[in-house]
Amino acid sequence: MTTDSSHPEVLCCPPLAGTALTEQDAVQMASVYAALGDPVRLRILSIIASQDETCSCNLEGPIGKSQPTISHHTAKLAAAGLIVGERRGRWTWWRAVPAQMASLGAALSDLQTPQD
Amino acid sequence: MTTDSSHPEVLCCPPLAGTALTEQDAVQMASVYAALGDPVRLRILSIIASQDETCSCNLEGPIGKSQPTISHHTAKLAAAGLIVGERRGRWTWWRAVPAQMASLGAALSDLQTPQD
DNA sequence: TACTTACATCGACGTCCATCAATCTAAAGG
DNA sequence: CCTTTAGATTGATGGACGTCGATGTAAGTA
Repeated sequence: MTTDSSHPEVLCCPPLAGTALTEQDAVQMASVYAALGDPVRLRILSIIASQDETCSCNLEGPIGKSQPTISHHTAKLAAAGLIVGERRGRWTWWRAVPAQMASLGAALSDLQTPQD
Repeated sequence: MTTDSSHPEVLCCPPLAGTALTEQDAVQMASVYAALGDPVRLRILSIIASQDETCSCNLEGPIGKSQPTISHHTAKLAAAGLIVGERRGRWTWWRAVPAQMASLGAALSDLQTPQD
């Protein structure tokens, strides 16, 4: 706050729109986006989403990572709600969750909507 | 399908659909999603996207982080193509890039489309 | 029972990242 | 000129993350 010689503060610092993201909401959303922020997980998700069901043994080959690494990434994708796993016999079958992906896209659309 | 003990390999390991994400594409996409994988950046983006223009001095207050941290995050968002900055006098004005956000939503929609 | 298989978990290592204090750069005012 | 201000850059630090070998666990098989 200097003197209002030419009101620079008015240009620089208007009151913010109060409906910005809550810190809690931001943490929640960021955790899901962070799950997509890894190339290996994106490729895993693309494989799973392109089929009805995929078992982990289908992933190690194309991805080219060790079994613990694949297990680590599928667990992260599942924690983010992007895939769900079902243990059937010796194999774990993964399915994509389209609703969660659609939710992410909708969130981005909401972000870009001005709220004058 | 727990009774197919005769040919488990057929159930477990069908040939993968060849159109999974390229590693290069995955790296590219992941870098953008990683930019959204931080709560501070999400809140910054929500503030910027909710206004026509926002200068950095509008961010430090609501976000509650130091000036170098804000600068660090805006640079990351800009590198991801989510915002663009224009230096005008002493202030840097940031604008959101709706096309990039829409592109991210579209990519997620493409992922969830089966390709039987 | 013992063996194999698919997957999860643990432990460790190396790297990346978020954060801030200090500093630098450039622009506006006097 | 000098001072102030907005913002970028640097360097350091603490924590989170990806990766893999080794091990554990549970289900199928002989």
